[in-house]
Amino acid sequence: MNWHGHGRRGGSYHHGNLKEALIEAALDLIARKGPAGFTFAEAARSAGVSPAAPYRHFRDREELLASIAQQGFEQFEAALSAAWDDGRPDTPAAFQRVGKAYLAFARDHHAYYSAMFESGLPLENNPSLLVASERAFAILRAASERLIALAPPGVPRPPALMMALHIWSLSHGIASLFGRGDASSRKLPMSPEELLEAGVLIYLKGLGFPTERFAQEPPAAKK
Amino acid sequence: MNWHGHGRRGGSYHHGNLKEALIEAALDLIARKGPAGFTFAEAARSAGVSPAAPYRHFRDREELLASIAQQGFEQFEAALSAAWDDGRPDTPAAFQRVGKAYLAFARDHHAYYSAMFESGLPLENNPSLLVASERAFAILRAASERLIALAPPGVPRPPALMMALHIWSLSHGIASLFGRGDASSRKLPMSPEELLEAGVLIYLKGLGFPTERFAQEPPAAKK
DNA sequence: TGTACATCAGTGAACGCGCGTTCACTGATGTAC
DNA sequence: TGTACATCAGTGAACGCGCGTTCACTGATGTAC
Repeated sequence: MNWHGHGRRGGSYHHGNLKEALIEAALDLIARKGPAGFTFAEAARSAGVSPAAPYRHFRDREELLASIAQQGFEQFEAALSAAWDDGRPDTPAAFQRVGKAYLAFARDHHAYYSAMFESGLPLENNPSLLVASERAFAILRAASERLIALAPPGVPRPPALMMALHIWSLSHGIASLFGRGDASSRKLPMSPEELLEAGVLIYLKGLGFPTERFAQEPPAAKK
Repeated sequence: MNWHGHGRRGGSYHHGNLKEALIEAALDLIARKGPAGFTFAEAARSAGVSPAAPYRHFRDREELLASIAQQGFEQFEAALSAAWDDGRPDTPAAFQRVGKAYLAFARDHHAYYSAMFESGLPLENNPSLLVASERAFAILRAASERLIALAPPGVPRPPALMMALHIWSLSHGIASLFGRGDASSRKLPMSPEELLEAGVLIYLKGLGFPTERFAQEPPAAKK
């Protein structure tokens, strides 16, 4: 494996790492102007390269956008997976951590997030994108399954898929409406994390889970 | 009040109803290409008018977009309000109807919906847009308040604002992820309406509401 | 180790295009008298 | 009812711009012998 250059131009004719540099430049543009506001030409410019150069690495603008979304889903999966940590130290705590990780990703990597969810890329034409997206969702689903397995006996168990879809929708809704850094975000009388956590607790209670086990703090006094 | 023309060109020099015609043309473009994909020039063209004409009615492209979002919020409020129908025939039924109306609006008027929520218009610079948006949200909030008033005694009552935010987020999340007609929408093993209704039922149960009162059908046999 | 050559990732100039916006203008409409 | 005039909503030509994309090219790198 040969990286040619070293990530910097250094005056050489070959960039060496242009593909990654273009992705980073595009992410920066998306963060500032949204997925529709980034241009191939400007990405090339800020990577310090001629406008024709990107075509060595991406068929066209849309392919670059799809690459970013794909990479985003992979990192998203990794982030959720790390937060889930296979249910350690206990399932409820890990579950709440996943919710927090969801919002954290949407906020801290919101260029990725909007390439993933707001770029209008047709999933039908991007099977590998769909797969990456489903892999990330699979974490939510696995976590839901483990949680459901804890359900007190006698309570009818909801389908894990449905539960995962509810959690996903609530998280995505909160992230979209309140969880961006930018000016189109709405004001809230609490943090998005608090809103999500409260919502999930109420939802879980509705499913018949005992409330106490799911609070963040150990048994502590309930207020 | 004088409408000059009659909504059609009819060979006359003055269009007569250009402002509305431009909004309709823009809605059509947004529906097909997203809020970032519509252009002032093309809207003018499809209204059958020269590219300079729109400037008689809108300062610039963004003002047209903001007008659409504003109109969208007003229609959204009207739709939610009609669905709510001041809680008739009973609060729980009306509440579920509001959820359905939310999804119906997002699907049937998704050009409006994306101008409202996905155009990236900064709410800070558009106070009247913010007001219109809050008016629509106020319906959700009023409905939540009425529902909470029904809470069985002894159960701690959640803040109506928080409840309304949860319902809004869940609805918006479902609408964004699964509720558009287009190709960027994800597949679901159930309808968005069913997903939302089930989620809301579980949530309400979590708040301590007795489940039966909230089913769509009258007392009927529970399956 | 040296040389010839193939491959590859860049250049830079050029293209046609559609955009947003401006300008002086003009035709149609409304109004004062 | 008629006429003069102000107002208004459109025209159409023009501008500068940045975009996506193409092309023949060239410099650097890797490799066969």
